[in-house]
Amino acid sequence: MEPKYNPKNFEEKIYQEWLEKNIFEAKVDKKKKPFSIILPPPNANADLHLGHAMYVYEDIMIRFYKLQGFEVLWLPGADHAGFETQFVYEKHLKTQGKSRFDFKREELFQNIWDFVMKNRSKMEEQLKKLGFFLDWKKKKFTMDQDIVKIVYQTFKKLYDRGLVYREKKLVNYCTFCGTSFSDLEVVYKEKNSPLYFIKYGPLEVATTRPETIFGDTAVAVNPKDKRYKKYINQEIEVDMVIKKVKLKVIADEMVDMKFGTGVVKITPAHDFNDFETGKKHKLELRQVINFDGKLNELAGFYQGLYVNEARKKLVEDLKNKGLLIKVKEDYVNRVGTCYKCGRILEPLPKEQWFIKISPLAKKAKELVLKEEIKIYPKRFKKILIWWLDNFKDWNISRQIVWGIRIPAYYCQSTKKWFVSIDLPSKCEVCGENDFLQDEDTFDTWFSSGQWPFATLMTLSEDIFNYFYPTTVMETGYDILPWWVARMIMLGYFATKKPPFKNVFLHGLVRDKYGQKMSKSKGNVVNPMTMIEKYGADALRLSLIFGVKEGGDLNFSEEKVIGMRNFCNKIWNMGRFIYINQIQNSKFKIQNLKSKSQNLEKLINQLEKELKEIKKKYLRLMKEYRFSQSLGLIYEFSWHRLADFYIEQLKKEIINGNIKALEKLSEVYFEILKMIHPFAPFITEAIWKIFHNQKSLIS
RNA sequence: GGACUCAUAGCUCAAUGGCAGAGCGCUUCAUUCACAUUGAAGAGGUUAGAGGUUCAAAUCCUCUUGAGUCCACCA
Repeated sequence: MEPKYNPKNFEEKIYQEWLEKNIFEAKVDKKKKPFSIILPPPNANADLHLGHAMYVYEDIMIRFYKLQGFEVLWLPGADHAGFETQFVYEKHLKTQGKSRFDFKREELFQNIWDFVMKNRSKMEEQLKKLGFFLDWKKKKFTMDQDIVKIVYQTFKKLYDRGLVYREKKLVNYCTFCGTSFSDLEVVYKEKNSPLYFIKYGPLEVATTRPETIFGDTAVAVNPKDKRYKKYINQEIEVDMVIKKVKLKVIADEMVDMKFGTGVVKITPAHDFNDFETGKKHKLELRQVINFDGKLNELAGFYQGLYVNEARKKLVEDLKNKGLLIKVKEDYVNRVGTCYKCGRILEPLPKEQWFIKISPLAKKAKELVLKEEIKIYPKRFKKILIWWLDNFKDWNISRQIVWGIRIPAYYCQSTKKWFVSIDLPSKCEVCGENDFLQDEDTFDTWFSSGQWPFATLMTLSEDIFNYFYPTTVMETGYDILPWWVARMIMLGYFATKKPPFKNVFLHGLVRDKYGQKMSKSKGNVVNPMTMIEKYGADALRLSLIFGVKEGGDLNFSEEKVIGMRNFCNKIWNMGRFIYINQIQNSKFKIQNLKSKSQNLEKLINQLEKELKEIKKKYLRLMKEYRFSQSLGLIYEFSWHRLADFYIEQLKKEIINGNIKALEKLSEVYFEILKMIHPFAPFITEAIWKIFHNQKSLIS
């Protein structure tokens, strides 16, 4: 044994051996209890970041339960990450002076497929570098044919049960990215939006979006507002610059008398509130902004202008015509923006597929309330329940190429939609076969929301029955509504069982000063660099040590160094034993009869302490308090075993006291087993040196 | 506007009602020693503030102050 532990001499070799010996492969073994985790599938479009390294919690659980004698399965996979990936790929295209419009659908899809396959294997290599106990033979991809088939089946089943509907509604649409989103994906930002007070026939309205005036189909006041009572149900004539238009004044409680002038122009096609009001009062939906972000023919000579240009020009024209009364320049409101490109989203009317959430959410809520799914740390339970109560119907249509194409077919003669797993042979109504498949693809979360059962179902019935519901779902708390909640809803719908029994949520990795890591700040730490410098074990330990479960963690290289030092301490305790074993056998000094009372006492004390530590360790591990558990072993192995006991026993051992050495080794090996889930490489490396190259974990 | 989290050593953070701790940094000493990626000793705290519950509070409750996160249709 060298004086210092050098991870580079061991890590890769050990992982290769684990692979060769097939220790990761999970089998159905009825004699054992199953313990299963499905790895949150990383996006197959980029390198791993420190957030992914947090899945070390899963490795800790898997290895711990493996050592406890469970049959463990940790199933790896990759997510095609529809819009995310297409966005990354388009950026890549841009560097080559190209865009998505330069390719046909099939061509673009194939190019992204190749791009993803390259990145996916890189990402998988990085998971291996972290030492993860993943059953690679079972790895899945969200676009594997068998997975897609299950996704289709779920969609069909939802449709057949009336939980999927197609409707023209307002959706949040990014005119730059060319797709709609679900409500969850909208990022609201405070923006300065000048509030324009405009002469509106005999009335006056206040609006931040004057350019939508061409889509106005009514004007609303509060029924209790005395100022405007006489106008209610009357028609007024409004000068819209391009022409004069007659509009009805409606009364609606939604109007806040105190805001602006107390008069609201109603644009059902371009505002979510107005859409609802329009539905209530049966108003016409008059779309004046197209999906390319430009105004259309209904805007007269403003046609062809982008929204911002049109607003500027219209305000100018209103001013010239004396229709602009005043402008509140410093007005601030919240505007929905695209979470990827940051541009302002347009609410636009579009026919899309929606999932009716409330029946699904109701069941999911029951499972959580009845603790059939337990949430750790428990404060997230409340948050999850809040979400389950507040979900809106889920728009799952995306106007992008990279994704699972929606299995819905449009009959050109009857103009009816059919949902079918395969291309229907003929239309049920007209008997013809003249179909067009929906161009849209599913929201990525629709497929990843089915991940726990879909992956296991494709393996075999035995495996599914044995490992499902999975034991734990471990992921970052930031995707609780996006992923965890939807997995519960879809998982229960499809299998009538919860997809997992426990949810364990970890926090976000920030930089040393608590700042969010981002490329623009230049504070991003690459986990692979840390592994290269200090070893995977040191990195893993630094993500767990001294961190509160579910709390955000400030990552610092200093901490990794501290953990590297801890690894070295473990190594050198082993080295001490190793050197003395050789010395003893060489000189055959067998001082078995040491009757030193002091020694007996010391050994008894050590045994007692170890027993207590083991008990605490087991309790903490089972309660998902991994950080506490690690802290316990750290404290014991360094400051008790190394600093105290080894120092006390040192003289005896060097003088050849076999009993003292044996006792020390015994305790040391127990410690190695306890640390193994946290630091698998070094513990395995040492174990093999002492146990004739046998593995600790297999 | 609603919800949640947080405030503890110089810095970053643990401590799940029972002697206030760790990592890094700082001071002094130690190197034929398993390890200087080390060891020993030490400095450093009114646990944000006020009140309450308790034999016992950093921890539970109430309020105040400050920081952060998520959510919400005010045109």
